Parts: sequence; C-alpha cells; structure tokens
Amino acid sequence: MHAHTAIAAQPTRVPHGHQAAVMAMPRVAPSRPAAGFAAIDADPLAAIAQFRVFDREQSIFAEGEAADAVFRVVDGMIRLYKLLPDGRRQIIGFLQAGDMVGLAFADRYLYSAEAITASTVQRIPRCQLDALLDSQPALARRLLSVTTSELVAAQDQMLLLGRKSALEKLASFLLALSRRAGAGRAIALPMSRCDIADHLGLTTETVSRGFTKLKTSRLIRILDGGRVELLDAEALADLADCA
Amino acid sequence: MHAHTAIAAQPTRVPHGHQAAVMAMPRVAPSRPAAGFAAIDADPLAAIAQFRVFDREQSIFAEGEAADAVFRVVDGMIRLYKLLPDGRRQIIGFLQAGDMVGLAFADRYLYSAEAITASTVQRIPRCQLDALLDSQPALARRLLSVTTSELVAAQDQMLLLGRKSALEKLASFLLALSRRAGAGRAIALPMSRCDIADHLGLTTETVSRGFTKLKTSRLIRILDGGRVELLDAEALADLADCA
DNA sequence: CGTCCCCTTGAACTCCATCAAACCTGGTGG
DNA sequence: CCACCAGGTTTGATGGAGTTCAAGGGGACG
Repeated sequence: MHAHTAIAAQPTRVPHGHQAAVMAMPRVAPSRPAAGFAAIDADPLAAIAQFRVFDREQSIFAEGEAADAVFRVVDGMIRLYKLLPDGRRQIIGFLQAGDMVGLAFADRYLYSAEAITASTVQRIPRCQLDALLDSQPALARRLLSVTTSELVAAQDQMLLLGRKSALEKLASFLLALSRRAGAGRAIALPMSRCDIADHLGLTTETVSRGFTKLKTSRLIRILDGGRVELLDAEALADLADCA
Repeated sequence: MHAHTAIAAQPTRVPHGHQAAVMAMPRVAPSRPAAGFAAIDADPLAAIAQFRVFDREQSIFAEGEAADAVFRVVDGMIRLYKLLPDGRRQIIGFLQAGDMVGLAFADRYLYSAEAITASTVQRIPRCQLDALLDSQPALARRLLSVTTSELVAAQDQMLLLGRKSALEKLASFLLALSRRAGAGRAIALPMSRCDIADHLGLTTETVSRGFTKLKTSRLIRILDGGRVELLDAEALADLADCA
C-alpha cells in the first residue's frame, strides 16, 4: 500500500526563529485544511525536526519514493499533485506555513510535492515519528485530529470537482484561500494559472477567462505581485455554493 | 446549470446546515480489501456499540446534525453525500461492512448518510469514544491509520473527478469496487445509476451509456441482481489510469 | 531591446449535459 | 395470473460549457 497525506496544522509560532508567514485562523474553515492545532507547536516534533530550504519549483519528494519522512511547512508554498500516465495532473492541495505533509503509515509517497515559491520546511524522519508516537500517546490524537481536518477539506474538494461549474470552482477557491489567509481582503496567489487549473479540474484558459469575468463583474481586483483583492466576498460566496 | 435530484423516494428530509463541522470516513480502499479492520473488531469499540438496523433508503444522519456518535457498518451499503443549495449532489463514498463513518472531532456532521440497502450498523456514542481514547491510547493510532487510508482514497477520487473522462471514471470505479470486494470477478452494485453518477461527477445517462459501451466492448457483463462481472480487468485498468 | 514564459483572448470543436421518449422490472391489485 | 403502474434504465437528438488549437500581449530578466 502506499499512502499519503496532506495535513494542515496550525502553528502560531514557529520554533528556531523562523516566522510563520500566515495565520490567525478562523476557528472552522469550511473548505480548507484548518483548525486549531497550536498545541503541536509546543510538542516534541519540533525537537527532532531538521530544517530544509527549497528553491522555487524544486521537488521535495515524488510519488512512489520511499516515504521516510514527514514534513511541516514553515514558510513558502508547496503544491501536492498526482499524475496520470499520460501527464494529466491533479493538484491535491496547496500547503502553506503550518501545514503538514507526508503523514501516513505507508512506505511510499502517494503524490509528489514541489515548492511553488522558495520554501522552508521541517523534516521529521518517519522512524523518529513512530518512536514519538509510542512514547507520547497524546500525539496520535493530535495527528488524528489534523488528518481528519484534511479529510474534510478533501471532501469539500470532491464536491467542487464533481459538481461545480468553472466559475463556481474559481469563486470557491478564492474564498477558501481567503479564509485560510485570515483577515485581509487581499490574498497571495503565488501559483500559476496552470496550477490553479490543475487544482480545480479545468484548463488554464478557462481559469483565465474566469478571472477576467470576476474582474469585469467587480468581484475581485488584481493587485501587483500576483495578489488578488476580494471586493465582494458575499457575492463570491453566493457564486461558490450555488448555481 | 442545475442538476439533480437527490430526492429519491424518501420521506427523510435532508436538512442541511451550512455549519462547519467535521467528521469523516468514506471508504473505497483503492487497493485493498478491508484489511486493517480485524484488529478493530476485537477492540473495545465493540463493547460500547449499540446495534441498529436501517431500512433501504433510510437516513442515518444528515449534514448539519449534531455529531454525537460514530458508526461502523456491519452489513449493507451506505452512501455518504454532500449537497449544494440547489440540490446538486456529490456522493463522497459508499460504505460497506467494516467501514467507519462519523469519526471526527467536531460537533456537526459534514455530510449525510443513507442506507442504500437494508443495513446494520454499530453506533458508538461520541462521548464514550472520547473516554475510550483516553484510556486506550493505542486506539488513536488505529483510528489514525484508518483515517489516513480514507484520505488516500479521497485523493484518488480527486484525481478521478478532476482529470478523468467519463469512461475512465467508470472503469476506475468498477475496479475500486472489485478490489474492495476481494477475489471474485463479480461485484455487487446495489446503488442506482444516479448514485454512481453522483459519485463520479456525471449524469445517469452518461453512466448508462458507459455501461453499455463496456458491455459491447466485452469488458464487463451484467448479471442478475444488479451484479457485474469484470471480464477483462486488465483492459479496464488500462482504461482507468490512462487515456 | 530581445527573448522567454506566462497570461489573455479568439475561434472551432467535443464531450458530456440536457431534453425527451421508449423500455424494462418489480410491485400491486383486480 | 395478468394488467397496470411507478421507478429506474436505456437510447436518441440536441445543445452548451469547457477544451483544444491558435495567436497576440506583457512583464521579468539577460
């Protein structure tokens, strides 16, 4: 079996002087990994973690490789994706500071991970994690909680992929990012249109047309630096869950 | 752009809160029969479980309701689904004997569960589960493992929904069911075409045409009692993961 | 200032949804 | 036992949302 997992944790503070680029999360984000896991920050995972830095577009691990470590994102943005033999790609999720990836009890990664921006991650060797789980039973419950949140996000994404129109998908995506990022109306979109398309089950062209439509409808505004401002979150929400 | 009719012949109203909550547990193991569940069968969960029987098409719980219990399927088949406000439905997963549902650490169910066939389930009150987790730390690890498998299945489903064609979806679905059912080449399909469609992000008509095509291509054969025989699993596998 | 890459826009096509009707099949009641 | 009905299923015809193919911007970087 293989297995894999993208997990969202929720750091409020990152050890070793690194800064969490994000956060202050609403209690329950309906369609994104999330939820309060501040507890994990204080836990022993940090003690055994090695820090690693990845360049833009650099691979962190690939589907099929031996899954010998779990990662937690400290800074930057990561994409997780699966490929079909002919190259079609589905992006499972985008990870930001605080999210975990690789949590699984299988020996191979089930998807690939690449840095979208320059990123810093903590690497936690699998064997050490296992030992930790033995000595700290409460950790398993926390990880269970984190994994469950991931699963919830995955189910929302299924609804999106299976039943929403292109524009609904785009609106849902922007809102999810916004909730995840917290307060501000402006959100960072460091990923390409192609990444977004592969996350939403669309093509770059359709994503681009969608952005144009949202712009001309005055629902969003494109800022510099690939940032987007949500001008009317309520209208976007209507668009996201409805027809 | 509307779509569906989730309403079968069923008096059970589907409320649907838009409340956030959590829970989880579909189960369509991509590559294994119900493996790791034997251990759980012997465990203390059984001690506190109440058995319940549900009729065909009966609701087990609905999205938005207080999530006060976790369930384990003993017999029958259950569908888990989410609805959009306009009625479009996405079936998150089909549960069979051994699968768990409702595992989560939130106070509301995030999707609805209905019996497809007459079903027997064990009901495990949430509060008792929590107590058990405290007294039996190893249980959390087992549940973590189960949840992780779920997540893996969910990610495969995302790839399916986002990037596969109608026929590829159908082939993948049949193979997943077959792997789950284990040995025999014949698999039970107690769910309707509409259920299958709502699971694969298609319409009943497209599912029906797909079945017809697989039949005329001699890849499957329809048996009585809604059973299907996979005549050429290899060809189906090619169809499932490729173009 | 040119090149590369991504994004945007346009036009044609395709797969699947939609609309519609015929066909089963199981259940009911005469 | 069969006629009838209601439900789901299959098949057909048509249309549309999104893909595919193609070309034209526009910003970053050398």
